[in-house]
Amino acid sequence: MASTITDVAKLAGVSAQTVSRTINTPELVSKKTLDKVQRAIHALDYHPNLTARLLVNNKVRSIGLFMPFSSDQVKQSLFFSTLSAAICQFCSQNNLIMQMFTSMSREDSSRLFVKLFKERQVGGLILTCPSVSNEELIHLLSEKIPFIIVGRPGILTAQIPYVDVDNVKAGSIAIEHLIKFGHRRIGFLNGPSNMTLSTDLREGVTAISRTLPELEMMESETNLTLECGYIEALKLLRSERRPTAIFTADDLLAVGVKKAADELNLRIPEDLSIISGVQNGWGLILPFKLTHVDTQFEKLGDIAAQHMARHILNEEPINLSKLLEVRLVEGQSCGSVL
Amino acid sequence: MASTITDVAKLAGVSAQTVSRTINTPELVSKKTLDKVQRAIHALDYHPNLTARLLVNNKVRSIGLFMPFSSDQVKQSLFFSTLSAAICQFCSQNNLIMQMFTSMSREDSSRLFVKLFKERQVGGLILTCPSVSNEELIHLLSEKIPFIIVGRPGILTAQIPYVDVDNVKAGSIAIEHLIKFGHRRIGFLNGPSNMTLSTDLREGVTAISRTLPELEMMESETNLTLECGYIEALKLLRSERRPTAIFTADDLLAVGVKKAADELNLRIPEDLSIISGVQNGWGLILPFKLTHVDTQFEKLGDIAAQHMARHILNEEPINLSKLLEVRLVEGQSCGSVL
DNA sequence: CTGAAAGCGCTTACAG
DNA sequence: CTGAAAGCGCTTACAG
Repeated sequence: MASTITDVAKLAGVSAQTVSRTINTPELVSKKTLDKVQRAIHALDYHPNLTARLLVNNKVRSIGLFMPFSSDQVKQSLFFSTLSAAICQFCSQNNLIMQMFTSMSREDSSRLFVKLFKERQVGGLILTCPSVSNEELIHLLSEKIPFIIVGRPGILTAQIPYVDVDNVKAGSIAIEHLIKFGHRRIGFLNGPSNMTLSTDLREGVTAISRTLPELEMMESETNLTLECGYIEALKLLRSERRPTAIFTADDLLAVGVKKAADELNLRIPEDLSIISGVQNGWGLILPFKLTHVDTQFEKLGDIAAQHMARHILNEEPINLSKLLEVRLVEGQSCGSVL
Repeated sequence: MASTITDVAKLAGVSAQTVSRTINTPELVSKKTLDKVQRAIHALDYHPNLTARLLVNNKVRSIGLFMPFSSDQVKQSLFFSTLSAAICQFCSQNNLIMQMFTSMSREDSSRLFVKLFKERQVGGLILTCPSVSNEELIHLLSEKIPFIIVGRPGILTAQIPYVDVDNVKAGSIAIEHLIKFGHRRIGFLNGPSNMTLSTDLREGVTAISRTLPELEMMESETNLTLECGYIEALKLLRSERRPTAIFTADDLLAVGVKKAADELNLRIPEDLSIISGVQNGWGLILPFKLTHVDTQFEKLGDIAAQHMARHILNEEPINLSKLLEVRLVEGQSCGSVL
């Protein structure tokens, strides 16, 4: 059996609360007693029971991260591992506990979240969009569960705490960049229609294309997998009105485009320019530097964790900047139209 | 304030332990009381405080996973995200809590592990090799901390619980496959020398090469990154005695080899055969199916989690099969020597 | 600076 | 089938 505070107290010849003070507020204990108690702690290899401390303090020190492992996209994406790594590092640095959850089925996971919070297993949750449905979000709001979403939710963006990359801006600057190179027929491999990522990118693209009537955008929906990017790119590149440039929602899709271009013997950037939205990590694999929008998405985890941490520790919340700035990073995958 | 068991008891007009029974052993409660209590639970939106339950039951339901996020290799590798996904899924399915940790500095993390266990924050730990040093392992053993390592540790393999892929076998069957195709000069991009992965692969390779004196193996050490694979492959392929095939420790290295081959205008498999050890996920990106050794490494997380779960739940441990079987998966990246 | 008392929210025997 | 009592390991006021 592990030794308890009482064991230490007996051995040191003091009361339990003196032992407690030695650990929590040593400045209130005399040097002599401190020494005695510490000796006893050492001798018994005493470690205070965290569960008991949490109970009496009525505190929770855990942040829950919900991961949608059921979808294939997650397995291929480095986005989620980057996110969890950032949250884990933040928690380890700030003496918080990071718990990871996933759902077995496609059922209502908001019930799980409510349970986790109300049973005091977690003090708050970090969720990802769009793995939580709008109904679930409303449920969480009505139950007053503390949470933050990584990725813009589909509804109530004013009332729901979230952080996201500025995808609208990302869409705009990507297309602007291509236009500058003279491209007027541009393919657009977007994400799935149920993601706000896709809506936002399209909004950014449209904002620019509206100003340039001769611009021809050819948008395809993908599920953000390599395979799908490859197939949709092939379709675009084989069409009669072959685009001279393709804008992809992320770099995994860009790799798919490259694969299709190779197959059709199209050189990059001479025959085809490629520009990517989020750089998730796969782009590194390409034999050229991929021109892309730096979204600093690796900061999302840190911001989300910090937000939840303030909540859990009862510190006053700081202004949550909902959108991260983006900027263009020029690589070698874009060129002028010949 | 959240309602407690006493609140429910009062409202239902019963004692607290009847409420407790309603939740934990409803078969011992009369239908009538059951109904009354459940109504009160519902009315008060009562959720039993997990911390209090754990304290009185003297139980821990958490498995800790230690991730070496400090190293670059982790960020590029899909191995760790696959591992954490598997463990997370197992825990969610078995009503266990998965906690993720990382270390800030390169200091002694075994102290952290001892603390986590003795303060009863976790019931056991899943570690990865080689992120835990031999000294730390010995420390953990001497402190009797329950743990399991994913990956073969460098020492005391008989006494330390671990699961790993059968890398010796993987090395052997990869080389055998190349020999069958007539290759006699083979490059070998191994992992870093401090990993048992590398030792094991080499052992498997050597076991075969010993039987065939004319075989010329050219081994290079890499840090398992794309960049390093590319550079080492370039060296090999530019050398006077250019190998006709390259065996890489994992598929990220294989992608590096492909990049180098492209640069030198070497066709695969006509001019160069490639075979990869572990298929981590990056291989998917190649324009051909990569011949590789299927190590089923995605099972490692599940096995490790199951092992720790049995320990935590005080079930008798089942025989831990330390090595997973491997088998060759033929792709399109290997061919006969011309 | 230190200790006796009370309590955090729950469950486990023990009676009845 | 149900309740009174005791206790899990700790900390927080309250005295002294």
